[in-house]
Amino acid sequence: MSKQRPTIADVATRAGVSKGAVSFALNGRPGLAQATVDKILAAADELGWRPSNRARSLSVSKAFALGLVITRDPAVLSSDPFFPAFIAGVESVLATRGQALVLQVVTAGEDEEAGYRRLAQDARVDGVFLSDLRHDDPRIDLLVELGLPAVSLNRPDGASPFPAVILDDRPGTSAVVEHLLDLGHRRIAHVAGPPAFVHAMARSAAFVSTLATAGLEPVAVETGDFTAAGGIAATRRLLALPEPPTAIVYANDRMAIAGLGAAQAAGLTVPDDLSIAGFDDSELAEYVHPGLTTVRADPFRFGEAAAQTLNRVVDGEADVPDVELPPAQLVVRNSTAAPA
Amino acid sequence: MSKQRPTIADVATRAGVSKGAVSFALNGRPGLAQATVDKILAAADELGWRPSNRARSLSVSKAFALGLVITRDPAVLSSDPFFPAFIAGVESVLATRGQALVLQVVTAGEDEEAGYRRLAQDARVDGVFLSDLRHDDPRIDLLVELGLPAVSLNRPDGASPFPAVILDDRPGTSAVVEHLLDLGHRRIAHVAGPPAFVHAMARSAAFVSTLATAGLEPVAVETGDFTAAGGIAATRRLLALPEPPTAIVYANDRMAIAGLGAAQAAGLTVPDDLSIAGFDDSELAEYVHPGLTTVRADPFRFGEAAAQTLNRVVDGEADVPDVELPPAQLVVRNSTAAPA
DNA sequence: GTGACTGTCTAAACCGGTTTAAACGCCTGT
DNA sequence: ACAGGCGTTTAAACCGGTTTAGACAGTCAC
Repeated sequence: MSKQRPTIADVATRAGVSKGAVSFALNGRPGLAQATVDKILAAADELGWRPSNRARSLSVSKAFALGLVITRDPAVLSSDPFFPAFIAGVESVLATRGQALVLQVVTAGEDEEAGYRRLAQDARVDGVFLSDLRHDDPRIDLLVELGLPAVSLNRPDGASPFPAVILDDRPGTSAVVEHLLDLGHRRIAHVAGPPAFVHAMARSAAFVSTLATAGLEPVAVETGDFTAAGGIAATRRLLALPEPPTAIVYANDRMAIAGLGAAQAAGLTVPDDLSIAGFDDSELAEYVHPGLTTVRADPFRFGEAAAQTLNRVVDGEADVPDVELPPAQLVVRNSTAAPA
Repeated sequence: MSKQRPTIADVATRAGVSKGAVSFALNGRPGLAQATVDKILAAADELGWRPSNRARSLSVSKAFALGLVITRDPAVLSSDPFFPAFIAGVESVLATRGQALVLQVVTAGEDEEAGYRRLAQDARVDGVFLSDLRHDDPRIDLLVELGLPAVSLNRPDGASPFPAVILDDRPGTSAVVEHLLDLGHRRIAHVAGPPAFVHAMARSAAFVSTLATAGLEPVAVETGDFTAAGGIAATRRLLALPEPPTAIVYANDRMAIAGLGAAQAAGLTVPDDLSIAGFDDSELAEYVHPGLTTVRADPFRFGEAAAQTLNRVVDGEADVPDVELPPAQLVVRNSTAAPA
């Protein structure tokens, strides 16, 4: 059968040249007469030849793929609005370069190092995205040891040999707090993410400092875990305070929506009795009742920028600069109002 | 530097045998003396040798990877609880076999065929998961043409050369309807997913037939698109009916939660004025107020089963049988109650 | 006419495995 | 002594590209 896909040798014989010439022509390397190049490209076209990724991988020692290791509990990951859009952004870049995205989901609690080690040892990818950055993140040293190029999503707090793509959460968080202050709130609490995460800390630090600028202190800063269950628990603790807050700022929408449910279950009316704000502008934020005031980032562009930056590193470019994206922005809906 | 990873030749010289012998030993092929095998394995161990995926890929013409093409709008994908857990299940199988998962997100509206074509032409994967099956799904013929093995998630309605992994949605849907009937509802409506999808049709067919068994007809069957926005719109249409339903069954949680918001925004109390039920048991279902009555499937196990089944096909096994998973189950919470 | 140079192209090695055909050593039977 | 057969091992081809060293022809200067 003629079902076999053509190889470079087929193209070479058809064009009446050597394998090497075909390779040169296809990679646009100098040293071939223009007429020869045309002849080769025509032959390749007629045969419908596409170079084999596998053979290329072997000879040039590249995988033509990038890797994303997601270290989360599947249940938590389930409703995280960030990754799907981020991945879509990444793919929009990879598609143009014929690269693939290799996903590795490591269940939280398992050995996350193993995820990166596998990717590196199996030489599956040319570089990885470093997401959910933590303080003194051990993965940075690990990647250096493994010799795996990377790009970090947001800036690590320690030294890092990798460029960072930065989407500053702080202006958005500050805007939420200022919005609440403008409405007249003075008793404002925060439900933060796990402090081990750089972005969780950035958000809660921005929360505290914005309040401080107004001469206020938080009623309380509860630590959540970014899950709905954690959001509920933190909310209940806040509502049980002797002097409960009149507004709660959550570090993500999931906790905020769960908190909204908890407040309503406790008999409160939002926003009359309690104002609530989230972070992410997930799809449901707009459609729950009342609509959730939140902060919108652009994970798709984040993914695009991260992929572009990682590719520059993978391509061997030295000193790839950090990329700063437009900061997240406040979206006001009906879950916030003046306190009673 | 000794940083270079060892090759099969290094192992061979160290063990004092030929490359071929090492290959035989590692793949457990007969024809080698046990003593030699031990010697080779010891040498490989000392050198920390792991065979190169790339070289293996080239010589055996396999990718050692499976592919998942997701054809959705990123915004929609964002809050879909199915895929993350499904993927985690898939990975739990792949990890044990040293396989990788290649993800391809095709933005809805783009050419989804191209996604599969790329995966096949680049020979990135040995097989793919066929998700979000549609009626007379054109991808089945496409995959046959591309010669790409596959496993279908749920059973296609036409003929298919691929095994299917089946998680029957119908018992869960029927259970929801029966639950509402037991509560005394007689005016029940449905917000379905796009009828082009096999699973959307299965759910709405189960809805209608369960009602019919009780001698009832649906108040209305509105078509949503599985998004929150679609859920809102469909809900508003239902509530605007001259005789609105006392209960609404949604084809997924996202639409249900949005519908809950719409009902509340319209001044209704759930479940007193209107009962609402979803499908998926997404994380938030438990934590919105009131907690959402819904149907729980197990996407993680779905992923496991799909990966195992696909691997049997990829391994060349003939007539791989379909796998039937335990059906989805009703989860009763507070969004359903007897009608006023 | 010779040597140097330039532009074009090819042969062959190489990436790191797998696989096939053949060779080797050894025992057995006659 | 020799053929046959078996168990074990190896050399070499192969997968399909890339890359390097060198061959070859043509031009130019001297």
